[in-house]
Amino acid sequence: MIKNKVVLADDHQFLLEGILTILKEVPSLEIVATANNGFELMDAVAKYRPQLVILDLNMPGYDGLQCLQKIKNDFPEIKVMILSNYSQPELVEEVKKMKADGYLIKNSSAAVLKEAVDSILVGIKFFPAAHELRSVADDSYFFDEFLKKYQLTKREVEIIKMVCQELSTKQIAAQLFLSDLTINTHRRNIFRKLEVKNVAGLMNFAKQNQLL
Amino acid sequence: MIKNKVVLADDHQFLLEGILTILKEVPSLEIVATANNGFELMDAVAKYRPQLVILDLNMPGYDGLQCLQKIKNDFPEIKVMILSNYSQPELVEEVKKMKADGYLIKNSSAAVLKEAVDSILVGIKFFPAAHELRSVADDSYFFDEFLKKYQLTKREVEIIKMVCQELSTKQIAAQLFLSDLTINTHRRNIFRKLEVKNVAGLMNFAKQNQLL
DNA sequence: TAAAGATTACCTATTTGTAGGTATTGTTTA
DNA sequence: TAAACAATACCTACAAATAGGTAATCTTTA
Repeated sequence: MIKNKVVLADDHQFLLEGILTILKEVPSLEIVATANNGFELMDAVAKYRPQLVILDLNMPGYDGLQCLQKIKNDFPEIKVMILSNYSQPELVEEVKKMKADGYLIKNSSAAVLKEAVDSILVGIKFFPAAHELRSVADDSYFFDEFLKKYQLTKREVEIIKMVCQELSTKQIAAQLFLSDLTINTHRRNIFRKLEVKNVAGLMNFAKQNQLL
Repeated sequence: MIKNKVVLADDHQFLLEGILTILKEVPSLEIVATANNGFELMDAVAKYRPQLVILDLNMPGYDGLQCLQKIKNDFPEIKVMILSNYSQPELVEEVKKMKADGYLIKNSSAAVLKEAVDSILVGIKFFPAAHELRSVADDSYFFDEFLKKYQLTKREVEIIKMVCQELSTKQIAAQLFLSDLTINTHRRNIFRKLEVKNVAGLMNFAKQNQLL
């Protein structure tokens, strides 16, 4: 039986171990190398010419997106599955455009990982369905707890997200068909409730609470 | 031989698997439960009364810091080791204040994880030394690549970090003993080089490049 | 239905950020 | 030692964010 060669890249050792453990259970796979950064990865890819690369999107320095681009450019036959902490639809769209063969959120189950790998290796792309792409804020249970904790409203959370997506007050107003003044009010209320003084503070809050 | 009971909490399944794999190799440990969020964790803690809890700082909803506080309040004899993606000195100080017994960055090696667990279980706290607390930006190799890529200067990176830490232009100026006008110039140059329009854009850049 | 809260909207005012320009000094490097 | 770049500082101007107030609608819930 000819095994499919896999190269795994992630800068987190624990995660690497975890995926390794899961994939070792799949007899048709052989993990030929692991990499902790983009440079190591590219070396491994050139050396082993694997069938599949499993690639963390957030690596220091030479990051996942850059690796994806380079791999697909230099070795278009190699399949690439992207791993990410985030379930942002925009991000999924971006890697799709860059010819990735799959996208998996890091807190998926072992079964889903195996399914994704199998699927990609037989040539079927593996991307989460639109309804699976949701942030913590969409989880009703945690979301309610979260709203109560900070006394935030849904509208306010919506606007927090948009601010974090680099939209200005006017842009948010236009997108929601509301007056700038309304958005302004929401912003003030958000800042007061979260006790932050600027956008940086707001974004740190959003990051800590996984709103992005 | 009486094994030390361990409860492991992380919302990322892969990471959970990875740590599990590593800790299974330690004969003196028995992982009695894993949890994907704060609520599950608190249930498991109450049920098993473990010797050690390994706790992800960033979980949705009821997060790591809250769990830490509650565990140390309800069961002060239980040791808690914090896992985090970030190597921010401030964060380490905060969990120290909250009586955590250790702090481990997620991209540590298996050996360090074992060392940390051993150390904590015999009552020796495990915290990274100050010099280990550094961001990607301190890594000279990646840092140079990074600077070159975006044509940024060291001073500019310094100011990016400060902006991301919620400091205003005036505060940055005061802290660096410089004029506001100077910081203003740096800010403008940064925005121009990175092609971002606001602080939110800057922070997204910083996040993507692990400058924080 | 009455009360409470969410969402919307406006007014005013101050502060901060964004953006263009220039220029001096110091440091690095070819 | 030039040349190039980094870091500093200033001027001007406009845009946007921050911050206080009030209040009318709409929705949810007691």
